Formats: sequence, C-alpha cells, structure tokens
Amino acid sequence: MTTSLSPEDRLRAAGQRITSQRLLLLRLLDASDGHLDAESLFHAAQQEMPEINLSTIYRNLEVLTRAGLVAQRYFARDHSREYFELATTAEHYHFTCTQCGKIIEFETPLIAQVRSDLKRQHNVNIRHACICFEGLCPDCIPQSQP
Amino acid sequence: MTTSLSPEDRLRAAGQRITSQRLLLLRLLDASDGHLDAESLFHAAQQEMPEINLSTIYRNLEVLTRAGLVAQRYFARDHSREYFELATTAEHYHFTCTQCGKIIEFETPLIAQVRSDLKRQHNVNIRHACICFEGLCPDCIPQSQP
DNA sequence: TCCTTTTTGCGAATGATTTGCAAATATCGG
DNA sequence: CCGATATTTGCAAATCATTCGCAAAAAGGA
Ligand SMILES: [Mn+2]
Ligand SMILES: [Mn+2]
Ligand SMILES: [Zn+2]
Ligand SMILES: [Zn+2]
Repeated sequence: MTTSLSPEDRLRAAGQRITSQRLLLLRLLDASDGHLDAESLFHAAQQEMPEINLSTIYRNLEVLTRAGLVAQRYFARDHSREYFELATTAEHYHFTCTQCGKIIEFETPLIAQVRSDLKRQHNVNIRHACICFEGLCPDCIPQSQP
Repeated sequence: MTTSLSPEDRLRAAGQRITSQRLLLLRLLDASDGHLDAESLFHAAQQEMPEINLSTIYRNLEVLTRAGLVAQRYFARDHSREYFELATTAEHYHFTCTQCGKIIEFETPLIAQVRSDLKRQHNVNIRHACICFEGLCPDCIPQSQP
C-alpha cells in the first residue's frame, strides 16, 4: 500500500523535471474528481498562475500521461475532446450521461477477461484499451406515469 | 434471416431519400471490409463520381449512421479520425495493431454482460458504447531468440 | 555558480469536421 | 408526367481542439 506521494515526489519518481506548471497541474488533478479537459485545467491553472499558457497545459498533460502519472480518457460518443484524470486510481471504466454530463465510474473484472481472451485467441499484445459507455443517468431517464 | 437488401431498399426502409451519392457510399462500404474514414471513402467515391464533394461524404455518413445503416467507430490510440462500417454485421469489437494498422475483429458476450451489469447496478439507460483495443498483432510482436 | 538540456510563452499552423448559401435534385399529389 | 415543396449537394469559408517553431527562461548536474 503506497502512501500517496506529493506531486513533487511523483514527478521525481517518474524521472521528470519538476516545474511549477507541472506541480500545479498535478495539484489541480488531485483536487478535482478528474475527468477534466485541457481547457478546464487551463482556466483553473490561470487562477494561480495567470501567465501559464494553454500549450504548456497540453504539453505537460502529454508528458504526465507518458510518465504514467495521468491517464487520458475519451467520454461520450463524440471523442472530439480529451479528458484527463490521475492514473493513481484503480482500473475503472466510465459511463457518461448525454443529458446532464454526469460521469459514473464503475469497476468490473469482465474487461480484464475480455483482454485475456483476446490475447489468447488472437496472440496479440494489448497495449491500450478505450472503454466507455454513454446514455441517460437515473436522474435523466424520463419517468413513466405512475 | 434477412436477405441483404439493396442499397436503395436499405435507404427506403430507413425512410431516407435516395440519392446517387448515398447509394454510392453504401456500395463502397458493401464492397470494402469496412473501417474506412471519410477521406478514403471520398477518394473511392471520386472514381465513380468525380464531382462529389467531401462535405457530402461527411453529411451522408452522419445521415446513414443516424439511420442505423452505418456504424461509426474509433480505432487506435489516436482517436482523431472517425471510421465507418456497415451496421449490418453482428455486434463485434476491434483490436488495432499500432505497428501495421491491421484491424482484428472479434466477438465476445462479455461486453453485453458488462452492459447489463452496469444497467442493473446504476440504473442507467445505455445508448452507446465505445470499445476498442490496440497493441501489436502477431506479425508485429518482436520474436525472442529461438 | 556555470553550462547544457529541457521547458515555457507566444503566435501561427494543422487537420478533421462543420456550416452558410444558392443551385440542383428528390418526393409527392394531382 | 408535371410542378410545388422539402431536401440535398457542391463550393468555399469557418471551427476548434491540438500541435509546432522559436527565442527567452528555468531546471539539473558538475
Ligand atoms: Mn475516472
Ligand atoms: Mn468491424
Ligand atoms: Zn443525467
Ligand atoms: Zn501488426
């Protein structure tokens, strides 16, 4: 069981340079529930660091993702925008409500099962998977007349 | 068991107007293995219809997708580009080789299982899912020394 | 502290997809 | 078959998230 490291130690452990922009990004992701896009992170970051640039956000999200500290996700049918969350949480998947935008996280061993079946049956080496669902959350499902 | 309808009948059955551009698009998708992007379909279409426009391709792919005749997919880690295939094939999922680009299709009942678990546990109404895997296909996995 | 490498801010570029518009086409009732 | 009406198309320009080139600033190591 790992005591969660400070942003600085996480960067160090990942062999990345420690910059105030990266620390800020990690702090913002720590503070949020995750599932933020570059633009939202940019706006949040500007509160503390008004001179920070959007391309710095993008570049660092890529660095952090490749370093394994952050996970990039797609939600909803429209994959036009990338979202990010800390990679520290356990493997889980997402359901997005197309009406209100709520994201429901869930776990299941079945995806791991799919992966191992796929690996065994087709002799492939799986490096990455994108699994997401969308539809209406309980609050947004129209009720039938009582 | 449905005898596969002609492109024209498929459009009619879906209540969409029959245009030569749409018929061509359906024919091209019929002829290919699917998994084509708008640009490839555009190039293929131009062979038979030199004046066809790329935005017509995009617009009709959306129409056909909404009509349920075509399915839109994302492949590879870079989801920056949409791919399409006929929606007539059985529910299946995709693995993309990041090295050679090959796409391996596979079936599994486990995803349906995930959906029903998700639906039951969170009372959501699932409308769409995006499931895709990527990595190295058998041909692209480096062999260890014999 | 000095030197070398990496990162940053800035502005411009990219590239897939979308959109406004007027001309062309499909559908349909007569 | 014909004309009126609703849709669709080709064209050109716009979007918009993400990427890039560059010179100045900051980080890390000796
Ligand atoms: Mn999550
Ligand atoms: Mn397929
Ligand atoms: Zn909702
Ligand atoms: Zn391959």
